[in-house]
Amino acid sequence: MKAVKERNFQEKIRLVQDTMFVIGGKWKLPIIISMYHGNKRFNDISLSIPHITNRMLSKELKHLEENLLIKRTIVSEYPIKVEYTLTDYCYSVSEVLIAMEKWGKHHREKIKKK
Amino acid sequence: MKAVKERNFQEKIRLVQDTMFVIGGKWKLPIIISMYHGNKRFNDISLSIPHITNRMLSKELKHLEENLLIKRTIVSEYPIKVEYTLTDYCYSVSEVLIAMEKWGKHHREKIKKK
DNA sequence: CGGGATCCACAATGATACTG
DNA sequence: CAGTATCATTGTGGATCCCG
Repeated sequence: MKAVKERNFQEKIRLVQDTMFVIGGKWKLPIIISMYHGNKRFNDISLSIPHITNRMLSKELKHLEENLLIKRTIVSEYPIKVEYTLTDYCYSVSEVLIAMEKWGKHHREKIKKK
Repeated sequence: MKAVKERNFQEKIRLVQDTMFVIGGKWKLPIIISMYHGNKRFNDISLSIPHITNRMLSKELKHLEENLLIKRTIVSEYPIKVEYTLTDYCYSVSEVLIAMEKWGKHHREKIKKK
């Protein structure tokens, strides 16, 4: 049953890589966290995430929208006002998010002891 | 997960970014998965992960070693034989790993329905 | 066998400026 | 306000060769 075992773990690799494609990278999870905590506007999100540039935020918002995690709504035209909101689907990543926060904290403790 | 507003979510962002620094990127988790499933040798790991190059594997193994997730052991000198093993500490990422696999599977179902 | 060194090409990101 | 445009810099991938 070695072949089956082998296939299974490459399947796992694919699943993790799929996940990384959607929520990986430097900015996607920070954006989701910021929005989760109430930010809906481009500039608010931008200011809430240290060091992010408009270019990256714009790109990542598009990516997240394409992957159904957020929704873009034009609220008014003059002046233009846009709202980004998390979709219900986005809340399904919370398990990953919490695991990563937890591990980040754990890791920081580990590093301190060094 | 219900929206709970907290003022200092920037701490959360930092934690997630710390985690991403250590286990983020295209190859680190696949390497850990491969090793978790028994691969210890450079070439075995290399062959088990589709599309990875020696250069990237070499780089990432170093990074993982510096971050205490794996251990490099020289088993024999002539011919040189090296074994990479997961540290106990590395097993602490399993929660993140499992969450990501699970979400990857979930996401694939979602995509199929589209 | 387990890599490192090098060179090249290209993709991703960053800084800054600017606009409907 | 919500982004684009442009250019500079960095990161990554591929190929090849090399060495202990």
